[in-house]
Amino acid sequence: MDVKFNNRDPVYIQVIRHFKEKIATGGYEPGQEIPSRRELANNLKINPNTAQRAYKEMEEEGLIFTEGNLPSRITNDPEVIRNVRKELILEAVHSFVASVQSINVPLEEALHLVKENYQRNKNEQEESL
Amino acid sequence: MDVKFNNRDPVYIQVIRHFKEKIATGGYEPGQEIPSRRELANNLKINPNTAQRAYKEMEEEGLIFTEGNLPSRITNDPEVIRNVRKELILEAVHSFVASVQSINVPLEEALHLVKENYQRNKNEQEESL
DNA sequence: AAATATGTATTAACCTCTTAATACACACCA
DNA sequence: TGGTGTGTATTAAGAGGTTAATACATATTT
Repeated sequence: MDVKFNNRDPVYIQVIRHFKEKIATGGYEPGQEIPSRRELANNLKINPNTAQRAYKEMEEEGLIFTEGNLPSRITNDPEVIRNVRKELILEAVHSFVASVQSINVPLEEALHLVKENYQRNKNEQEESL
Repeated sequence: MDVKFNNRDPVYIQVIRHFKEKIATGGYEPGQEIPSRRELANNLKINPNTAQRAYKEMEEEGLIFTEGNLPSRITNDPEVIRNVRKELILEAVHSFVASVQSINVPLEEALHLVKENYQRNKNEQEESL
């Protein structure tokens, strides 16, 4: 459990993002137990209320569920899990396309830059293992 | 002069972004006069100080310059103008690649989605003319 | 000289997010 | 039975950033 926080976005938003990424990549199984609010707050050195805020939103989105006073769990609904990945990808694509089109970058140039950058990052990741 | 504001980012940041896009696409010539702080504020229905904040940052970045108490002008330095486009593109590419890699989207899928989305947007833009 | 428009500066109000301090109900376990 | 660990809720305070209101100096124009 380790999250790199930036100073731009609210902490609870970044926590949600972290869980979504983990769910989308299969880092969490359906129904799997996640850390309690207090435990998460301890791990990430954040306030328990901030953890609660993140969990509450995730519950409202159907990403996690809570039974009684037990630690929350990842949803069992495979449809929801598939959608998490879809939404993250679509959001990234839309944002990127909107950006490059707003400055009239031709499609070919955009594709080329993505390809180049993707592979460079990939290499750097592999080298640091 | 028309800017679509979102509620996420500070207004002055979105104003700067608007000018950068306009500079990057050649919508402003080097040395061209831009609206005064108060005029911009009127056009965009924002506070004059917010306009001032945006202009001040752009001046610190070398994008615009001000002589006496005349309306500011776009920089005459072609190098700065080229860099605006470069930075906007790189920022978009980095952000996009980081996002798709964080959820293990294969390069080919990412490229395909960008291509698809780019062309759909393009068509919609052309239809609405 | 007066009016208007410019950039600039200072101060205050406002808003969101974060943190904090408690409190409550419930369940489990030693 | 008492202690501990859950989730949940309420209230308040703090901090940072954004926006707003106002004032000032200067230049241009009428």
